[in-house]
Amino acid sequence: MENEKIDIAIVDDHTLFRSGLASLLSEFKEISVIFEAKNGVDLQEKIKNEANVQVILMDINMPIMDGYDTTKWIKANYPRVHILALSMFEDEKAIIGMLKAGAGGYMLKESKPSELLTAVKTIVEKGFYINDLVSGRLLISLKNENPKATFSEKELIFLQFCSTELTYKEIASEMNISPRTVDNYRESLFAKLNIKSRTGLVVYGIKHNLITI
Amino acid sequence: MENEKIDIAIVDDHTLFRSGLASLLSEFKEISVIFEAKNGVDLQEKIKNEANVQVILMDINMPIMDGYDTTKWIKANYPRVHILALSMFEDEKAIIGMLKAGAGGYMLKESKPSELLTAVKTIVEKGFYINDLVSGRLLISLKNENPKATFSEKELIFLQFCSTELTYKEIASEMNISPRTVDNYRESLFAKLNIKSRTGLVVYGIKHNLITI
DNA sequence: ATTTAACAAGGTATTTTTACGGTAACACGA
DNA sequence: TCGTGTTACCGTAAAAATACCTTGTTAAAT
Repeated sequence: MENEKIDIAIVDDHTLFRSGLASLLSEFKEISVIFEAKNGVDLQEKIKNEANVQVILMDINMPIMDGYDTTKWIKANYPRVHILALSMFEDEKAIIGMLKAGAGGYMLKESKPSELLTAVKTIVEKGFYINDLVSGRLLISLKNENPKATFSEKELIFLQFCSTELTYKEIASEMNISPRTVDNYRESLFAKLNIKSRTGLVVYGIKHNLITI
Repeated sequence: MENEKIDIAIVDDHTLFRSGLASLLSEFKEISVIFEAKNGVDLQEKIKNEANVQVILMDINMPIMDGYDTTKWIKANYPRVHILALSMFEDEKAIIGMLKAGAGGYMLKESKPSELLTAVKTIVEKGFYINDLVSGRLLISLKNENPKATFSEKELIFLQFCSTELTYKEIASEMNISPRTVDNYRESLFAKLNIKSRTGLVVYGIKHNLITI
């Protein structure tokens, strides 16, 4: 009954990786790579004609439309398509984020090809593929559930400004609010994160990908 | 005369990328992938038995031993082997760094397979492959050649402390010098980098890998 | 209907950071 | 020997950052 090949698609902005992976996977008799896309928007176009795709291997960091948004869109429009996230990093935020967005599994790009094959087959059979990476992080994330580390839109904008050389007064004028309000954002972040200086805020922001430098 | 295949090796820590690329390249009749390595140390081992390798496709960011050090080592021990850097990012520092280390070319992972083939063939023929990416950055780098951006040992240590929540007074006591001396380091860095705040210093340090967070 | 959270703002005081002035010892190469 | 760079230190004053107090509006949640 399991005679037919699994139809998969690859979404990744790096052509060499995408084509390489396609070439690699085509060596497995169980798998057929039916199309590739270089980002979410590209995928939205191509999936129209290939709606029978079963599994999409999805990169997370892509220009134009990233893995999170693309996964959400796929799950909203083609709910029966399985998504397997493929990432370079063992990043807790990324893992949780992709699973929340609707991915059925998360794998590192440093995995062995045979493990990828296993993952693809498992995700088709069961709808998900939970490896040690995912299960471990899920537990950690549940344990460390920190309700305090949630930031408002304004706080995140302010945090971004913190990494510049603007003084708080200048940030206030950039944000079109009073310096005192900026002070509130700062104090609120300090309290939430148990941080005591702008420097600490910046380092925290960079570490947790809240600030892009 | 050019009948023989070009023997190449791939060094990258991501197995899926490495194997995928090998699979892809093996489709080209002009190329033969003779071995793969997952980092510099791994390469040092494997090249012993494969000294006839002509081109090494080298990733930059790898654990254990990165692309820069590996390239330098190769050039010191196997000077006739050509190195083609393969990177995810169009990063000026990375481009210049790899070329300085001895690489003959620099390509993005989002390049097309055919361009990679051209690069490999060119690098074997001429010893280098200069695409728009590299040529443009080389000029920029020459223009921006900034002799002031050189730091003393103490300044670098101080810079590292800047990314903590310690005040300058506390940093001084950590470094066993007077607060006024710490002030000199700060002022000297500000002047050299045209920066006006501790925040700017920290962001600069992180951006240029002078600070590890 | 009341609480809660985000947003906005004012006042006051202290600490830290930053700017700018100067001096001196020491090593190193020209 | 002369300069140059590095390290090291002192003082003063202004600007910025931080701490702690307060009030109010709005919208969502309960």
